This record gives sequence, C-alpha cells and structure tokens, in this order.
Amino acid sequence: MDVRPTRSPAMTDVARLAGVSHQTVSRVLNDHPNVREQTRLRVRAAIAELGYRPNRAARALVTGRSQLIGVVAQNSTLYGPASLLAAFEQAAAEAGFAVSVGSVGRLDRESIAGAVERHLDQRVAGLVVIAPVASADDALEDMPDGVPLVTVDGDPARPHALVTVDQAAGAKLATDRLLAAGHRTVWHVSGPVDWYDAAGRIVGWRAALEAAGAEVPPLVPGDWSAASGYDAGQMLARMPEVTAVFAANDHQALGLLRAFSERGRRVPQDVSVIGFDDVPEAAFFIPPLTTIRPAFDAVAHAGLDLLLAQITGVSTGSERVVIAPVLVDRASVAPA
Amino acid sequence: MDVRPTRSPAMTDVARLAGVSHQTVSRVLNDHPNVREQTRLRVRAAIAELGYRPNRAARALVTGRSQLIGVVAQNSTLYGPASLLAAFEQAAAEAGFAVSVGSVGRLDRESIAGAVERHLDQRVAGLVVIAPVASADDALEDMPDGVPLVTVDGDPARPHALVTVDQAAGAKLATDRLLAAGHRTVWHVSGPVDWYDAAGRIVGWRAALEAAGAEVPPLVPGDWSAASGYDAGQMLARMPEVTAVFAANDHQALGLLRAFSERGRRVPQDVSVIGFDDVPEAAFFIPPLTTIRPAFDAVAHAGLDLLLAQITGVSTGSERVVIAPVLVDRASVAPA
DNA sequence: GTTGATCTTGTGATCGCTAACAATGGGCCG
DNA sequence: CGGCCCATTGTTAGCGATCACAAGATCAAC
Repeated sequence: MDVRPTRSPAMTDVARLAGVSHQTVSRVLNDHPNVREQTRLRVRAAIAELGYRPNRAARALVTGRSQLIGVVAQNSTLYGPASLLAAFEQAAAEAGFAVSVGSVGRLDRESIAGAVERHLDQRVAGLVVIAPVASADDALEDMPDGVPLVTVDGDPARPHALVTVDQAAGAKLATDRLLAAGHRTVWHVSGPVDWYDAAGRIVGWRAALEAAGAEVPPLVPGDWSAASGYDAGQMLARMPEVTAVFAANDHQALGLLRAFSERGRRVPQDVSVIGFDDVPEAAFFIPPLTTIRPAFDAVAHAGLDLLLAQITGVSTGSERVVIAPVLVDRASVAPA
Repeated sequence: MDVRPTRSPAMTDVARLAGVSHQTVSRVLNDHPNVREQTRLRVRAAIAELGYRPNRAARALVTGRSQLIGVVAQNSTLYGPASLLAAFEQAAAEAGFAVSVGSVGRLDRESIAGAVERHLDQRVAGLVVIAPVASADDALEDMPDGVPLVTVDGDPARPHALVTVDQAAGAKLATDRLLAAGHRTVWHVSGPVDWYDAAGRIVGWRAALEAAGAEVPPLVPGDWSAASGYDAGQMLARMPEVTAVFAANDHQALGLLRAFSERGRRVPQDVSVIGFDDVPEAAFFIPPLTTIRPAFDAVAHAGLDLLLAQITGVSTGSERVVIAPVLVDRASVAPA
C-alpha cells in the first residue's frame, strides 16, 4: 500500500465507492433526469463521504465555458461602482457563478482593453463592463464576438446589452424639486462631462429647466470629488443670485456644503442643495442632504439577468434595461 | 475542406504554423530556458499571427493550480475594505493573477464558510480573507490544509499568515495628539467591539491615556456608521466636560460633527475630534477632519506578497506584517 | 413470449495543456 | 576520431471532467 499525500478525490473515486461508472456520477452532478433514484442516493452518499468537489477546470476544459463572470470596473472606492460590484457578486453567487474583478486605474481605452484581455484569458463565461465613459466603449469595439457582454452605465446608443440608471430622469427629479420650492433657476455642478452619467444628468437638468421656462445658467464642471465641489462652491458662494444648486454626486455636494459654510451662506436658508447617489453618510451631512438614490442592487440584478440570458443562449444580447432613481427628501432644500 | 465556426486556436495550431511540436510552444510560453532563440521567435510570431491565447482551464487541470486568487470580504461599501480590494486586485494583476471576490453580507461563521467554499470550488491558488471579526476566524478553523491563506485584519493571535494595520499605534497617535493639545482626557466612540480593528483601537486609546496618567472615561460604543456617531454625539454634546473625542472611523466622526453642530458645540473650539481611515471626503467635512490614515495599498501589497510566497512554496505561512498608520493633521483639533 | 420503445448505465474518445522521458545533433575532450 | 555531455526538440501519457454512442434492463402491448 502506498499512502501518498492524499490528492483530492476525483469523479472515478466517487464512482468506485458508489459502485457505478464515472459517467453516472457526472449525471447525478448535473441533475440528469435518467438516473434511478436509488443510484442517485448512493452516489450522493459517496460524494458526501469523500468530500468530493468537482474540478471546475476539467469541466471548463471540456465544455469550453467557465463558471466565472468577469467584471471590469474602475479601481474605485467611489460609492456607486463599489455598491454595484457588491450587489453584483451577491446576485452572481446565487446563480452559482463566481465573479472575477478587473479593476482599472483609469478608464482609458488601453486600461480597459487590458482588463478585458485578462478576463478573456481566464475564459470567463461572460463579461460585465462598468463603462461610464466613451473611451471605454471604444475599447469594447474590438471585443471578439461570442462573448456575452453587458455594459453598465455605458453609451445608451450602443447596440449592446445595457443597464443604466436613468440619469436624466434623476436630474429632472432634483431640478424639479428645487424649482417647485420656488427657486428661479437651478445651478448644476456636473461630473466629468465625458462620463455618460454626468452627461445624462446634465441633459436632464437642462431639460427640466427648459420645460419650466427657467433660465439655464452656465454649467459648473466638476470631477466627482469633494474637492471639485468645494472649488465650485467657492465660486457659487460669491454670487448672491445663486439660491439652488444640483450637484452631480453627494461628494461634490459635501464640498459645496463646506464652501458655503465657510463663506457664511447657510444651507438651506440661503442656498438649497441636492446631491446624487445617496451615500450612506448623506443623512449626516450638515445639513442632511436631499439627494437622488439610484437603485444599485436593481441595476446589478438586471445586469446579471441580461448576462445569464446571453450565456444560456436565450438572448441575443441587445436588450436594455433602464432603472429609475428616486428622490430622497432630507433637509438641504428650503423655499427660495 | 470543412469550414466550421472557427474555434479558438489551440497549442497544436500554433505548433503546426511554427513548424515545431506543441511541447516547444509550451516551453516558449513558460519561458523555459532551453529553446533556441530563433525557434522562440518563430513560435512567438505564430502565436501573434493566430491570436493564440493559452487555455487556462487546461493548464489548471494538469498543474492542479489556477491563476486565481480568492478574496473574501464583507459585502461592503465601507471605505476600508473597498480600498483594500481595489489595491489588492491591482497588485495581483501585476503578478499575473486574477482576483475572484466573494463578498458576504455578514461576517458570521456561516457566510464566511460559504464564501470560502465557493472559492475552493473554483480551485483558487490562494485565499485572502479580510476577517476583522472573531466569528470569521472560527470559520477558518476548518479550512482544509494546503490552501495558501492570508488573513487581513484578523486575529493577531492566530498562527496564520496575517497582515494588519497597527490599530493600537494609530489610536495612540490620535489620543496623544489630543492630549498634547492640552485636553485633560479623550473620549472614544468605538467601532463594534467584536471587530479586531475596533478592539485594537480601544486598547491603544486606553494605553495612551494611562501612559499619560489621564482618566479613562467610559467607552461609547458605535457600529462604524455615521448614524451611530450621531447618536454618540447627541449624548456627548450634553456633557460640558467632553472636550476631545477620538472616533473609531471617519464616518462616525462625521456623525459626531453633525450632532455637535446641532447642539451648538463648535468643533474645534469647544470640542476636538479625530477620526480614523482618512476617507477621501474627510478634508471636506465641516471642519476638515484630522484623522489617522492606514496605508491600504501597503496592506494589500504585503498581503499579496505573503500569499504568493505561500503559493510558490517559499513560505510556510506563518509570517505576519504590521503596517503603521500615520496622523493626518487638519482642522478638527484645537487646544483645550 | 416476442417485439420494440424507453429507461438506465457503461465505454471510449476528447478537450488543451504540462510532466516525464526519449531522441537527435553539435561541440569538446582526450 | 570515438565518446560523452549538453542543448534542443519530439513523443507519449495523463489531468478530470463531458459528450456521443452503445448495450443491457425494464416494461407495455400484442
């Protein structure tokens, strides 16, 4: 008897123990219908006894498909992407898939292409790209066909499967809320304009203003960071006519809040502010921030559904899902 | 000639094109030394021409090791874990590994065990568990041997490879800073006490107080959330004697700030506050928050190094690395 | 009791790669 | 010039699963 450092049991080991062929074990594992109940139980018992665990690599080799889904996202501690990723992993786990992340430092074409490459190397079953900027879409142009792909927050004009938050609707919600409070117009501190998210919010903001017949003030550009919100606030605080600001995200809103506070403009008495994202801390800003909440878990679930549909061949991969955000009213808005 | 839907090229295809055997292709791919330079070039050219991409599943099957590293983390949009994950993926990518995430809703034994199982199913080459609570460690007890494992922020007493931030040192830094500003003592709003991070910060805080001969006030427990900081602040603000508070993280500090502001206690004139984490927005709190910055990317790199050492067999897996945090001075501390 | 259909199980080939070993050829030494 | 060593390349055998096909068992119907 040679006792070697026990390698983990393979299908044949289970088969031998259960007194059947390896193929029957395979059938049990894959819930094949034509297996006698008694046999099935015997095999199950053998599996449990040995602590057998199917070798995914072997399966992937023969089927050509792994149980891995790749997610490409920006290397990001931004609240939005982080929430998306978490929600997505949760949903994927329920469906029996693992999620491999490929975060990229910047969302330029090269970085994205690199991350996609790394995933294709792993023979992922499908790919989710959180691609909020145009350059990311470019990188997807030369994706090999046949790889299930879903874009999140990508170019709404692309012919790919896509899940997005309805940015424009959210922006409209915010703008209308401020207008309804009696403000003559609403200023907007935007995100980086090459992000679709930012662009959509700008569109919605402008549309709401125009629909209400309000003047459209110049756009104040930002870059999602609290710092850029602060800078914008430093400027806006000097203009007495500014009484309502819609910030493209909550962090920028935080910067705004601080700038206004520094310059003695009270929120909401002097200036009303609305943000976007509903980060967990938003309720504890000074004052508590009224904001727009995108349903990240709905986005994640929708994205996974679309992807699984493609993986299983049910779908051709051109559906799109748009998730409507909601307004969360807190204390940063007051009548003009 | 049968022209079938072109399957992706395999090693033999490359071999045929280059006029060598598949084994030689394999050698080139794995940087084997004994290959003539000219041959190597021919093979490389063939690889490029076909757009060949090695099949990881096949390789994993024969070597028994994948190029996948599993990370188990809390389903978390908490800044700390999110940063860690991002930094970790970056480091892993550089080393040619992909990262599969398994986020868990709660850090109880069952959830962790489940996530670990899912990863073992994928035959990961190694596992990183961000396990800041005792229950997580329990789950690791019955890990099969032989799987390289590194714990991040886990139980310092465990005999496993471990990377932690020196929580106590950070807490001491904060406490000393407040003491040095002339405060008689420092109150502490802690994180959940079953988290090692929180426990370590409590230890450091208490030690610093005792070393300075200062009175140790009762501990105010929190749960990392801004809400818990707010609640704590509501209480502390009623006590005139409270002039210095060390919050276990920045979000709790934010809650404190808001509670103090509501109750008319000015920060830093009436009360000084220090946080922990240095979240990107901390500079834009009102006032800008003095805080402790743990070097997340250093943690991630150290963790990966430890893991790779185990994977390559260089290490036995009992090393530990402790990362020292630094104090970031801003505007939430003033003399008593 | 045979026939044919259906259920159940087994056999062998195969996926794409690496490990182990064998074979070839050139250079160097005595 | 024969022999030995080393560099280089090829051959063969798996890794552990699925797939395609075949074979035996079972059962209903005639």
